[in-house]
Amino acid sequence: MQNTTTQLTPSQEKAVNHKDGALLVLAGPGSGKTRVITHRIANLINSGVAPYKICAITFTNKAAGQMNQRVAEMGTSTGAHISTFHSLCVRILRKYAQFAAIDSKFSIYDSADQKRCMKQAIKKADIDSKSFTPGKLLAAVSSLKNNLIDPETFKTQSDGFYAAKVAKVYRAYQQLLNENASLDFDDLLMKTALLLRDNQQVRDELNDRFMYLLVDEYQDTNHAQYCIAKSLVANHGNICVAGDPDQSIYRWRGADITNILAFEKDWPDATVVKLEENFRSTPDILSVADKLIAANKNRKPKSLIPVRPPAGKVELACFEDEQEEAQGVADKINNLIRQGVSARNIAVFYRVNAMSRAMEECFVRNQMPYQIVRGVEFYSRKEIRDILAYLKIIVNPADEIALLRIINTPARGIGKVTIDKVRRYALTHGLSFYQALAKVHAIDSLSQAHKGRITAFVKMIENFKKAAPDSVSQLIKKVFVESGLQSFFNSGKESDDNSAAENINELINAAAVYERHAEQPSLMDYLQQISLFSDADSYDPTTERVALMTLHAAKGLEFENVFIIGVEDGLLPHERSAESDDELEEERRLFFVGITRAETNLHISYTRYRTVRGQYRRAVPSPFLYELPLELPHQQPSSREDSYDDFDDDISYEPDEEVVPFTKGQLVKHKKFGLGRVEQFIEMGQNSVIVVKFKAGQTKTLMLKYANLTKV
DNA sequence: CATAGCCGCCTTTTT
DNA sequence: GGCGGCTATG
Repeated sequence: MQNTTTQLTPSQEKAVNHKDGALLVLAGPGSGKTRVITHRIANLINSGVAPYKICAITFTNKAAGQMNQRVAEMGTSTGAHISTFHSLCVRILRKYAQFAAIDSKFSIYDSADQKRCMKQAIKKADIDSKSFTPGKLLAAVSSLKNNLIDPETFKTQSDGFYAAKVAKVYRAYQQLLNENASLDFDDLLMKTALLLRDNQQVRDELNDRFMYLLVDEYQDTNHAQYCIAKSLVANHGNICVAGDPDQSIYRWRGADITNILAFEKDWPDATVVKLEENFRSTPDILSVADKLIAANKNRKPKSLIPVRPPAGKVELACFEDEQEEAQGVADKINNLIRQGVSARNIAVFYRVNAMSRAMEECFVRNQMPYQIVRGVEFYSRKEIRDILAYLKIIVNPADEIALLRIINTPARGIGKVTIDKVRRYALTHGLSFYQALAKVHAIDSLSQAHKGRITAFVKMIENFKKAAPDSVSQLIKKVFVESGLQSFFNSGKESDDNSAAENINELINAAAVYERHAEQPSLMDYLQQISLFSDADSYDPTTERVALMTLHAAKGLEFENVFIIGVEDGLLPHERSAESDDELEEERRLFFVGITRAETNLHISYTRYRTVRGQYRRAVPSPFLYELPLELPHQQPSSREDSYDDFDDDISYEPDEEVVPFTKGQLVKHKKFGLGRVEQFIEMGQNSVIVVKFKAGQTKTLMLKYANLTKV
C-alpha cells in the first residue's frame, strides 16, 4: 500500500489536520486509515502537544507496537500512550486500585482460569449443572459485564427461572474472583468504566493526563469500552474514532455497532470524514468484495473506489476434500514462490482454527515454510501454565486457582483429602487457602507427615518470594529447578521429546526480551502483560513464511496473495451463526474482511467433502459464493462418485451388499451402542443414511458407510 | 496417595 | 476428535 512518503489525499489530509473536538473517520478497507491515525498523532505532536498527552487505542498489542514504531519513524519523539483498551485498563486499575476497591497485584484470569472458577461458583451456588454449562454461564456473565451490570443490579432486574440462576451464579463467581484478588478480561473493562463513571477525581486526572484520545477499530468496541472512551474525554471532547461498520466482526463478544453508527448523536459537532478510496486491492478484488457486502440489508451503503490499476487474478476453486484443497493451495503457493514471490506475501485464511490442521500437515509434507498465527496456544501448554501458576502465587497468594494447580504439581504427597482439610480449616477460621497452609501446624486433623510436606511447600514459595524482585527470567529458571518441575518433566515417560523443557526455555527467553523492553519490569507487570497477549500478536511479518490464520485474526492485515479456504455452508457462514439475520450478516462481513485483505491475487476455495469432527461428510458451497461475480466451477464428479454414477446408470439397479444391506426391522449390532433395530433406511448410494433405535434407548441417525453395523 | 485408563463432555470466532 | 475429570487399581 502507500508508503509514508506518498502524499495524502484531501480527505486523509482533512482527518489528519483536524484540530480539537470530535472526529469520526469512516474508513473503508485499504483506505489508509491506520496511516491517517499515525499522521494525526505526529501532527498533534508537531503542533506542540506533549506526546504523553496523547492516548491512542488499537485493537491488538501488535497493532499498538506497529503504530508506536511508525510514529517514531516519522521523526516524532515517542511517549504517546499507544495500547489496547485492556492494557490501558490494567494501567489505570493498578494506579487507582484503592479507588476501584481492588488489590493492585491482581491476577488476570484467562478463559481456562475463568472456567475453573465458574465451575467452583456453580458448585457454591448449588446449581444444577446439567442445563447450565460453565461455558454458557460464562457467556451470560460476560455479556452482563460488558453492559456494566453488576450481580446485585441484575438480581433486581432479572425475572424468570434462568435469569435467577444466572444472577445467583454471577454473584458466586464474582465473589470468588474477589477472594482470589483476580479480574477476568471483562472485569478489566467494567471496573475501569465504573471507576471513571463514579469517581470524579480519577476522571478529572485522566482527562488532564490525556488531552487527545484516538480509537481505532471503533466499530468493534463494546458498551464498556464506549463508556471508558466517553469518560476519558468528558472534560474536553477531543476524541477521534476510526472504523468501518462493514468490518464489524465481534458482535458475538459484545461489540456494539451502534457505537460508531450513532457517533454523531453523541457528539453533534463532530466532523465526519469518509475515506472510500481503496489503495490496497485491484478492481477485480474490490468488485467481489463490493458485490458481497451489498447483500447485507442492515447497512449504510458505502463505496469502494479502486485506485490501483487491474492486475493479478481472482479465482474460485472446488476440491474433492480438505486434503486435496490443502494440496491444491500448497501447489499454487509453491508456484508463486518459484516465481520469486516472497512467502511473507502469502496468507491462508479459514473460519475455524481446526481447519489449520490439514493445511499444516500439507505444508510439513511439502517442506514449505509457514507460521500459524495462534499465539495463545503457547501459553496454554501444561508446562507453561504450571510455571506461570507458581509465578502468580509469588505475586498474589490469594489466587486459589493457581495455588490449587501447583500445590501438588509435581506430585509431593499433598492429595485431595489433605487439601480438603486445609480448605475446611481456612473456611472456619476466615483465612485464605494460602494463609491456612502457612498455619498448617494448627490443623489437628493432619498427620505429621502431611504437615511437613505442606510446610516445605510454603517454605519453597516464601523462598521464591525473596527472589521475586530480581530478574523475571532468572526467577523462572529458579522456579523451574527448585519446584521439581524440571526433574518431573525430564523423568522417564514425561520426556517423550523433552519439548516441555524446550518450551520453558522459550518462556525464559521471552521473559528476558520483556525485561529489556519494559519501562519498569516487574514480575507483576510481566504476568499482567502476558495475560493480554493475543493470537494476532504472534504474527511475525518479517519472516519468510506463509501465514495461516483465522479470518478474525486477519483483521487489519494485508497480503499480496490471499487464499480463503473452506467457504462452505455451515462453515462460512458458520452453522452456529445461522439462527438470526444479524449473525448471518456478521458472517458476510467476516468474509468481506478476508477478501479485502488481498492486494493482488485472491483465491477462494471450497470442497465437495470435508471431515468434520472426525466424520467425512458431504459439503455444500457457501450461499455467499452465489453473491459473488464469479462462476462456480463445474463440480467435477469425483472418481469415487464417478464409479458409482456409472454403476447406477449402466446397471440400472443391482443390490449391493455394501450399499443396501439393511431393511426396516432388521436387528443390528453397533460397536459402541450395542444392539438395535433399524427404523429407517434412506438409500442415497454412498451417502446412505440409516436410523437405528438401540436397546439402550437412544435413536441414532448414522451414515451407513461409517456406522460399521453388523447384522444379527 | 499416585497413576493409568476410561468415559463423557464440548466443539466458532477472542481480549 | 481432544481434553478434563473421574474411577479403579496398585
